[in-house]
Amino acid sequence: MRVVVAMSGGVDSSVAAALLAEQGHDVIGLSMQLYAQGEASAGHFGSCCTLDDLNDARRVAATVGFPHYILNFERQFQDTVISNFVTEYASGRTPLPCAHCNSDLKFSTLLDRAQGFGARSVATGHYAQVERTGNRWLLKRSVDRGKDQSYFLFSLTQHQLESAVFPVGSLTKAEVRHEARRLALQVAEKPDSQEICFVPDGDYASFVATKAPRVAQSGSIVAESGERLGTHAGIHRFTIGQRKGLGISAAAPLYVLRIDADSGDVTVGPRASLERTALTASGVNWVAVDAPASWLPVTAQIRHRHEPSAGRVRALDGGRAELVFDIPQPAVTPGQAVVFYDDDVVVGGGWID
RNA sequence: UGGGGCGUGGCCAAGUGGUAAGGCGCGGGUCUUUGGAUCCCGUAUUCGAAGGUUCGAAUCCUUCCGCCCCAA
Repeated sequence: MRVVVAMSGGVDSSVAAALLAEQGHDVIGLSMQLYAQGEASAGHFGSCCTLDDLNDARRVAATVGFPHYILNFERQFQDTVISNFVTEYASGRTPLPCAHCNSDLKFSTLLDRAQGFGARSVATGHYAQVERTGNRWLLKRSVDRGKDQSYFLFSLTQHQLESAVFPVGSLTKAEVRHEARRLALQVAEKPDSQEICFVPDGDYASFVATKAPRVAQSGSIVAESGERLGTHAGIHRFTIGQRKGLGISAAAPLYVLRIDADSGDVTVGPRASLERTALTASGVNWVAVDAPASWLPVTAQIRHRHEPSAGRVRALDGGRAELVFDIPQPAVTPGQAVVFYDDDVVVGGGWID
């Protein structure tokens, strides 16, 4: 089988590619160049897809012995991921770029390109598993629970799941490192990536301010009572549940409860005020089931690394869904994904309103 | 220029003779393929200023500076 492997230059996708090649597949490594690689800025970008990363991917391909190509995806990345990232912050919401990148680039645009290479599948280094059951493709958590990335893949369609291959999903991170050493990959000891790949220095606030100067307007920090407590330098600097960076000293720590893009007000209050029992989501993708008209018991995860909590969900009109938790959860954040699980299986998910 | 109260790190605030609690904020780290959260560490040689008493003072005395309240 000819398969395209999306290579970031990290250990996971490198091992994914190498394992597939070792299994006898006709591997083609593809790396997406996502933004201009200026000489001066190269070293300042995050740990994904920098010039060094592209070179790492190329070296791995050379070592294992399969072709590797770099595709220029600047335009698509700008139009989908970055555009959404900026728009969300400008709206007082908190974007989840990795999820958009998966559905809007890796398993859509990249999949289309893959077909041009004669491949019907796209493999990545994601920690997740795809399984065929009956007439459905299921998305499941990875064997290594601590590294699981199914949360970021909830929006993959049946067609995309059919084409997706996750070679490291059945391995633990330790095993992946081990495989990397066994296969003598240059990236075996490369640190795990983290933070937003396209934001220099992790300073996403400056990034947003540059792309959308309007959001960088100052506004008020107010208490639940309406009392004005201070000033902030732009709503894009905040997310629900945020504690640091408020610059306000009070008897007890304060957390961001609400962000109003129209007034520019950021409402803060005690931790207890962060709890919510219900939420609605839009752009819902049902993976393991048809849209449930009546309440379906699930566990729901409202952010990466959030311990899924029990509740029930039902579909609403217009691709929306309503979820009710058994126990109130802190910091339900618009713009983040809510993913419904049945044990290890992704039932579906959507974008929190 | 009569009476009363108060001045401790960016904010709040313990401590009234024995050698500066704590909270918030802030900084750093941990965790993490988003943003957050959590957790850990750090953050006043000094208590409005200057003298004095004492073995020893933020704590007692004196003077000065500043702020608040009531009288007006």
